[in-house]
Amino acid sequence: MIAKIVVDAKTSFVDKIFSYSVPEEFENEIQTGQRVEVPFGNGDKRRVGYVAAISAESDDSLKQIISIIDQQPLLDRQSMVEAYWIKNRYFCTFASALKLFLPCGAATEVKETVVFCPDAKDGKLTKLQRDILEFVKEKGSVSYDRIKDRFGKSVRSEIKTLAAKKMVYVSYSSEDNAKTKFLTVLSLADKNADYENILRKNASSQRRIINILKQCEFLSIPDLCMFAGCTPGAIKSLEEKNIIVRHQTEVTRQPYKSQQISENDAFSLTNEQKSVLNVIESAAEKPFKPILLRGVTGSGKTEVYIRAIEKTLENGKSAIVLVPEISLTHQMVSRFLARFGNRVALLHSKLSYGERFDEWSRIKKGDAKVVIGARSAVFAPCQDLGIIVVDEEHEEHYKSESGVRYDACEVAMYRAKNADAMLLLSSATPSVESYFRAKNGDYTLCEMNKRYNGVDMPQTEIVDMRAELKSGNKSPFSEALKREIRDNLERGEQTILFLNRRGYSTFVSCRSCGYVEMCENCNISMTYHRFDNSLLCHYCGKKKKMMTVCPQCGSEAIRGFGTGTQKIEEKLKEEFPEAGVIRMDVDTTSGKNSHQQVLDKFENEKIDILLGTQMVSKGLDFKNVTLVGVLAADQILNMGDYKAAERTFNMITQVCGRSGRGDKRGRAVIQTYMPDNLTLKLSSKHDYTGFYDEEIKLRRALSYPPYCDIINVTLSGQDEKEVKTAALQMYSDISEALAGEKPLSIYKATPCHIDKIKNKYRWHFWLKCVYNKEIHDIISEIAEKEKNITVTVDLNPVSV
DNA sequence: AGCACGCCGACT
DNA sequence: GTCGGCGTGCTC
Repeated sequence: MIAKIVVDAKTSFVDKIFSYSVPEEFENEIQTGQRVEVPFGNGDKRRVGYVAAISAESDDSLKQIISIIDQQPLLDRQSMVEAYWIKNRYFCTFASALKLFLPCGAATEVKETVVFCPDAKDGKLTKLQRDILEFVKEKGSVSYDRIKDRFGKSVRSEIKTLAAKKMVYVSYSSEDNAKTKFLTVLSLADKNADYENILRKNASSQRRIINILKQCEFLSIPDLCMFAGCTPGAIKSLEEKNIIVRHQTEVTRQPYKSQQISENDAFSLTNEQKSVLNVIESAAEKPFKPILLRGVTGSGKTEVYIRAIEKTLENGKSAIVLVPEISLTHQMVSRFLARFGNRVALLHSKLSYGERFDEWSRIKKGDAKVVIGARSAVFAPCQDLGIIVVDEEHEEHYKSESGVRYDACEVAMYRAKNADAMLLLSSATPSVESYFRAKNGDYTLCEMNKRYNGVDMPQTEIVDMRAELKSGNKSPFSEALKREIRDNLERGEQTILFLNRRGYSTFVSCRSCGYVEMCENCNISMTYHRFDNSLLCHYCGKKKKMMTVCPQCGSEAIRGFGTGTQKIEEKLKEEFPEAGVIRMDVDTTSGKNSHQQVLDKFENEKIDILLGTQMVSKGLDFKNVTLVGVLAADQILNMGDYKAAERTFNMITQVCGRSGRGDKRGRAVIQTYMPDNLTLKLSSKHDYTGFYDEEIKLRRALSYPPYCDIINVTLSGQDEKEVKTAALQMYSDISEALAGEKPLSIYKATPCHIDKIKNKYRWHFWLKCVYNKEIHDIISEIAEKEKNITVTVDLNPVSV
């Protein structure tokens, strides 16, 4: 018996299917989709492989499978087919595509441990072998990787010799990650105690830790280090002083269980909702065709999903609901839980391995039939898939920007088609690509233009900040916005202010010579952190003290530039000392539920103003919010890639959609330095189709998606010259190989915008073409030739 | 990528 | 005569 095996080796050089002979004792057990242990390469290193096919022939010259890891296959036939499609679309290896379908924590490599044998006889050994033996003896047992690190090179043959002489033996394990049910978190021993006098004057890290814990209550060690900008050492010394204590919290399986809301089942549907549901129902009978639902914010899309899924469940099928980011979608998740209870499985990044594995098994077994999750939930092991819903379809979060660079919408499409399930793409502002396809008849288009409560979209005003500056208003708030905020304060209505940045200020520059402090490793501007007057690189974590004079010209006029939420919060308090302000950004919402806590506080305590970054723009539904302010619309507008206009339009629409969700009509104020910008004007009128018509013209004229695909090729490596040469070479090789393609534009290789990350130099080039398998093969073949250099290819990246 | 093999100079 | 440095080529 022969098994065809996909071997999990990290490189594309070995991304082939290999044949292994199946030992007799496994012949009854072996199935496709199982993980197995196989010897691979010259050194017979043990690796995890995936059984792709089995045949009856035999061939004694083949190596044999060592063991079978799973009794029950983790991968089914469909997943394997889908993984193969992913491999061919997103420039990754078959094994890494397969791994997307495995439960988190499933072992994908074989751990090798070298164990010392005490009663071995002496034998003739080289010096290196004696050193290794001594090292192993000292530890008792050591992992192979540890020995390799210690001796700095491959020691496989040495270990083999030692093993042959019975001085050590090697044990292998492919156990899955332990299902950790516990997470270590830290908290203050006494929240109200005054620590000022206990701590030394110079213990600034410790002070920061205490301040953060006073706000957040519980944090894990890595989180705490990140927020306090300190090392675990500072935490340890606080622990020794018994100021902070460790807890083992059991991580709950259903993180949102306690927050069920009562849901009235007899919700009456609007006519629009009914007609959309009719379309969905009739689509189930017809051949596969995705449905694009464009529904203005507040038109009741969630209810449509719920009804459609109820139908799906009635037919014995399962459903996947993709949301951009689960922590931002709490209100929707609650409604699903209220309606479907424990038939819901939630997959999100804050679950531990164990929890995620539990959820994965519930789905696989069919106990959970409704899966809600972010991007990676598209790989959920649903049996008998009936529908995939992609909420906020235009969201860039659906595109993975690391690892396998897949687009969850595209995967959802392929999966749904494969399973003959329905695909419902939904958004208030569909991506230009999707709307184009809907207009072309590739998708069925449904629209919901009325808000559920019958209240109009907010009245929107664009304010020219240049004029404000001219008339002497230097504050970040225009007179118009101040007036509206004041009105709201008087009426006891709430306000959301939106700012597209976080932190105190983004970068440090010299007002006199323009010098900007950059990270030496990563070549991006360093971020100023106020609490310890330091500079931090957000890419590599490098930290240094804030300087007092400009290193270039010696001027003292060097300081933080840009306006972050913290700074705005201060100004806001100056301007409206009587108003309650709550801030929500990455810095204040780290814990599992802290995000929700901020929002609960805002809602329940009727805090006057919520100030925040992107995360305030999505999914929030507060009846008492009647004013939304966009402080600086330009920041997104000026991002400088072909999606900037679309992004701006979406963002403004979304933020404005937070206003007036109760029975009162909302208002929105958009501040900008470019008041004549067409995108801003159209977004203030909530004119999606107007925007689409303009945008699609540009896309066509400039050959951008949906008319073309964009492929970005990035090369990185230690040696700057080598990377440069390789990039230019690859650029010309690919230009030559694709010369016949039409349409084709290819742009010469340049250093990346961030040209150095973690001391690796980066170059890139990109091309526009209509992507197909042939182009994939040409590019990956050329990319495979590179040595010493990492090549990543990204199809339709989020930012160019 | 890892690893082994093989060729060459250095050292006991 | 062996040890170990790095270039080359293969992985069922």
